[in-house]
Amino acid sequence: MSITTETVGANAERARSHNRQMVLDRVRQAGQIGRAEIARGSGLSTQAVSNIISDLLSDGLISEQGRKATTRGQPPVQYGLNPVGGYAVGIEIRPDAIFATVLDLCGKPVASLRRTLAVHDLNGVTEAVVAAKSAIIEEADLPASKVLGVGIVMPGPFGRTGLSGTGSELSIFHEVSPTDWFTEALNTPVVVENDANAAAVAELVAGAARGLDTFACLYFGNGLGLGLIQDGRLVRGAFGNAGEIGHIPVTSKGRAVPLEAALSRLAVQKHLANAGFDIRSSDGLAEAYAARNAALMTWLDAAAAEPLSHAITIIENMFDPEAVILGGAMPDAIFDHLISSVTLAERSVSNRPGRTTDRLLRGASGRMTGTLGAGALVINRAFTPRIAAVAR
Amino acid sequence: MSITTETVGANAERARSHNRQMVLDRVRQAGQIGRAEIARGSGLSTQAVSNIISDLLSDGLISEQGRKATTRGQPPVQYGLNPVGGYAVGIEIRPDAIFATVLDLCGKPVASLRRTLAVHDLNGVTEAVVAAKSAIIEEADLPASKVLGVGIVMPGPFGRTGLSGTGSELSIFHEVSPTDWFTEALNTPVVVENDANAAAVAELVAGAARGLDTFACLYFGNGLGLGLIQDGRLVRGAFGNAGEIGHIPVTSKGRAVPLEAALSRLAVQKHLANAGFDIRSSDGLAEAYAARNAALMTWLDAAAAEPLSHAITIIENMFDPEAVILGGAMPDAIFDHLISSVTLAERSVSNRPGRTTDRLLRGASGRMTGTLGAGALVINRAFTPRIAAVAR
DNA sequence: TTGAATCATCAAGTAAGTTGAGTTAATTGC
DNA sequence: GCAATTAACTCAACTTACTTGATGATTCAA
Repeated sequence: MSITTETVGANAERARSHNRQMVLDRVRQAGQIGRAEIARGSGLSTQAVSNIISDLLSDGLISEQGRKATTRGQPPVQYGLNPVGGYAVGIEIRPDAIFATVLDLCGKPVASLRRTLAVHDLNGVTEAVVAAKSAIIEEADLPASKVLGVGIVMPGPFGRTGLSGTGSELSIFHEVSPTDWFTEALNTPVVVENDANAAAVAELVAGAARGLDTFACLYFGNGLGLGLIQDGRLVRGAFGNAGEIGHIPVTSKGRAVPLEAALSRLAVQKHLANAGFDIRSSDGLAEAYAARNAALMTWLDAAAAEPLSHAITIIENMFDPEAVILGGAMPDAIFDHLISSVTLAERSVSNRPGRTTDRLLRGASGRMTGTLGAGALVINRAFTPRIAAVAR
Repeated sequence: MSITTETVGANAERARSHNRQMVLDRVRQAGQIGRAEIARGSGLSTQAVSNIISDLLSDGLISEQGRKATTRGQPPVQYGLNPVGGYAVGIEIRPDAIFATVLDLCGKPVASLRRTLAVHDLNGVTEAVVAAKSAIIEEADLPASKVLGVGIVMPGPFGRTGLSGTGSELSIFHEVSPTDWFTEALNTPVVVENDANAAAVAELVAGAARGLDTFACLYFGNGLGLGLIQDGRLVRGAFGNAGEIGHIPVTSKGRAVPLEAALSRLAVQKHLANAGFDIRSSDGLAEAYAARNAALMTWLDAAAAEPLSHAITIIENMFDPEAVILGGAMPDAIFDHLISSVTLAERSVSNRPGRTTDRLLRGASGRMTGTLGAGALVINRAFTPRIAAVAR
């Protein structure tokens, strides 16, 4: 059961839907933009753009935002996203709990909740997700018409793989497609991804990757994941499991271990535990870092820096991204420390003279990163043309 | 100068062009197919498909191929590609020579030539390419109207990178976009890629990857490259340099070296030279293998197997492909030996129970692989809808 | 103040897909 | 063997959504 996307024919209806999303995406990317500029960029006539803009206006997805001063000619009316025009529900399924959030059209969270997850079979999880969706929609007081869809984040990899059993993936979905299952159960458009992919999309929608369109997001969950975005779209692989970088073997202290055994939240916890510190929360790590906890500093500089450098070299040479973003369950200060201390390989396609952006960036961090990413998946889909043009 | 593809608006004309290429692609993938079936698969009406098929027929790109026996109802007229309906020119630029080939619509070579390359500046290379194009078109006796375009393969990486100077990339194109440059010079649609990407596309068009749509092609050129295809499209990265796997450091005999220092055509040549054998051609390697040359066998089993296994683990976990294909400048027998002797990692997302295809396949090999790939780029483009739908 | 430049709208025109009725050609069942 | 059934195919009218060209609006520059 590969997840291949199939090319579909274009007709008037689909063309309109495509154009609508393309226009919306250009509005988002530009912040503010006028109709003529969209027309020039998209190859549509100004008339066509005008019609679409008027549609989007009456749907409340964009708003008029004054006129732009130009050198000459009539100043163009500017349009921008209307954050309250639509909302996305994001739900993250973790072993112990369900987190839910609502994002507005600009990706800003407007509500969130947490529910412990007691029953772990298919029905139990499904009921918990359905309940979380209802609860968060009620809490945020959203009319059903403004809900764009539900994004769900769950641990990967999806399906039975050689990694099964090593992580915390939800084996209840080995036999059913989680997307189909939840689309049915929630009776709403649903997007399902693993945490790293969601985090990458979150960075794209409202994070460090705004303005980029090809980048990688190295995600610190329990293990280590990688979300890959090329031309604004997820590179998911044949079965949705691309980016399982944590399982690539690296040499650490002379022996080959999976990358995530050397570089991950669990790895640092284990290192700290060996030194007698029981630190499990992000806040705890932040405190330890602020106090320059010796064990933590050793881990950062002696244990983590080299595998991180190795990981980045792999990512850069395999993907040629505009940037690599670090995100997930680590405190900002630790990401910043890693970023400033890591040695980026000279021999890398990303080592371009005259770069204008850093090779390594810090993205969103904290325990809610995955949940926010779940919502971002929906937001992103609302801006992604179903019929996507390939230039040249 | 990133190579971002920009989403473009859909209008009637572009919709038609998209649908035409989609229909053509479905005909190619199916081998033989009827109109109703295309309509069902594409979401278009049978009438629309009928109109497009009649266009394609009158352009000579497809031909009627009888009717298919079915259970009931009128048996559908079957259509298949007409190999002589269009031709692609492929040109490979190497340090010492220019190779050119002509492929028919099915990807079968119908002509080829080799010219030594004496002058290596921008003008010299350009003139040689222009001359090679004219010569091969004349040799194959093609009417201009049947030439779909020119594919050009040249050593990567493109642009100035941290790998510059380490390989044989064409620094004359550091400042100009080779695609724009050759489009102008040849006055034809041009596609430019590195050898590994071209090889991957060649496998897709007429090789081991027919029927796959997400796979990786590990390419043995002088160094080691990787071509990545997701959903039938190249994953090129932000600057066209994705897949520079040869520069990823691996440990070989206890020290960290770039992967291609351990695993490549040059690596085996060097190993053989150290043992006193001066073998430089693919044929020479094939003979040495047939003779079970001890140095070669040692290289294969002691030196090459482990880095290859490592490379495949990286590829599988980073990309989650349907398969990894080995191709390029090695004899078939050596690829087969490597495939049968390499240990594929247990801990890999590609280690799926119930797989129906092998994880590792042999693709096209030999010295012309790159040149054929150049032509395949053009063929592939002729079948790739410019407006590509994303399912769901 | 006039002209150039640009944005914007209107109304007519057009390309291309859809729809629905009717035709053709095969198999199945009586 | 013949009618019923099924599916592919065609024709012509219809619909959608984009394009085109004329006209007007707004601003800056000479």
